[in-house]
Amino acid sequence: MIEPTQTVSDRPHRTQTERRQATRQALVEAALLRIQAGENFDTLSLRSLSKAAGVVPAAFYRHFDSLEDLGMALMDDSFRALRAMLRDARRRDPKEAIPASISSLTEHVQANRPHFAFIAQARSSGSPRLRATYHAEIRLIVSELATDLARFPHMSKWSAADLQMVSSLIVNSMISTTEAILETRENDVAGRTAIAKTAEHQLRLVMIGVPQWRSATATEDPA
Amino acid sequence: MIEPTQTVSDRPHRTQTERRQATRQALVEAALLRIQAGENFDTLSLRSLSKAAGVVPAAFYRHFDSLEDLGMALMDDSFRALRAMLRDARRRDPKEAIPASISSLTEHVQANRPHFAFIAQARSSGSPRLRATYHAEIRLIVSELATDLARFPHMSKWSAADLQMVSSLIVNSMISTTEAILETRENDVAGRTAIAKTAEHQLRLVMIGVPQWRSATATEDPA
DNA sequence: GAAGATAGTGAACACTCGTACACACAGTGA
DNA sequence: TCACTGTGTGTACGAGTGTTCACTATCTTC
Repeated sequence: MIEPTQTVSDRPHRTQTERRQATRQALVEAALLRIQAGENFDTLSLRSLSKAAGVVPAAFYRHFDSLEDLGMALMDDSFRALRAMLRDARRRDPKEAIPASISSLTEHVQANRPHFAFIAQARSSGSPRLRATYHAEIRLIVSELATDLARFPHMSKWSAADLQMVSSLIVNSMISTTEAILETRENDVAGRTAIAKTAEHQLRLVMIGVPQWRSATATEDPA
Repeated sequence: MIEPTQTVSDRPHRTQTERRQATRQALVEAALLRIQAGENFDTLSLRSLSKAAGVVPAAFYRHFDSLEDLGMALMDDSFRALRAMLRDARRRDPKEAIPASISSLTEHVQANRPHFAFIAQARSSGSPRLRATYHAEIRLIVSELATDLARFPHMSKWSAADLQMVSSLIVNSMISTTEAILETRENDVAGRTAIAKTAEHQLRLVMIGVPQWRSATATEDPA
């Protein structure tokens, strides 16, 4: 069932640009709402989104060339939210980097469920463009984390490849944690704290191995 | 464009059950082909699959109640392939468990690309039934790995929660590795060996931390 | 206040979609 | 051989799809 969202056009805005931004936002939010409800972005239709936004199908083209174009706009918004989370995580106490990062993650995911759900879907979207953007962004995040890690005492001398290796392990773990959080029901706080606890332990376990990494495997690559 | 696959009905089979199985298989394989080509299962249509299988749309219902029903059948096939991989990995030399598991993974994924791609899609499918099945199967695999790990010397005394924690970390890493392999082009052997190498290092790193796990964190939980 | 730009309208187009039903026709078992 | 069963056919229906185009109404600029 499509909920009869209140229209945008019937409450007139003063300026034209305000009006424009309002319907554009209504289209974007209609998409996010459906995604949060469990629908896949690939199955959304231009018509149904327009109807939910209180606008006629043809009006869609005043704002986006196609559904994929709207998807790209959604990607921008969603990765902006993700980057805000990363900035927040970095700002916190580096002595408690692990629990700080985890709680930053859970808070931001919880506060931006539909955006993170959209990102999760983009990973294996039917649109090559969305998929490519997703992977490019993730790769960037992995690299940024790698340079962060290089500042840690035990890893300052690590090779770029090893840094990337640890970094991607951590990012993958965080992505899985994110998806686990998204699967919890809105009111299941206990479930989310359990997930956070597990994620914290996983990060700890990984970091325990770090100090002995190359010494333990030095035999394999004499370079 | 939909490729004009050769029909099934025009080359008559002797027995009726043979004929039945042939078209059923043609429907399933049409779906796998589209998935391998990068399409999302959620966007497949009953009509296009029927056409690709060389059969009229109504005939679809002789084999499946709905597209979701076909999806469930695909899940069976795909997780059968996944379990075969796990059995294969377990059969190999436990002294070299890590490289053995990784090469088993890469081989099986490469040999069953569409099935693994379908599983990857199921993770955030629009169909709640497919999603639920996916997560149930993965949870099962995590638990099985946990009991396997309990047989390792350092982990025999571990709590169930800790075993699950390590196990899910490993499984998540393997899932990410799988998806990375699926993104490589068919002829990019070098790319896949690089991915395998990284995955191997990640598993090693995790296992390095294992012997010191609880001793390193014993302060937090005095139970 | 007139002239111009533009967000949103409404109708029409040429599809594709899932589903239904009577029907044909080939293997099956007596 | 004959009636039975069941796979696949052909056609039709209603609904939903993306896209187009001339239009209206409103805000903007002079």
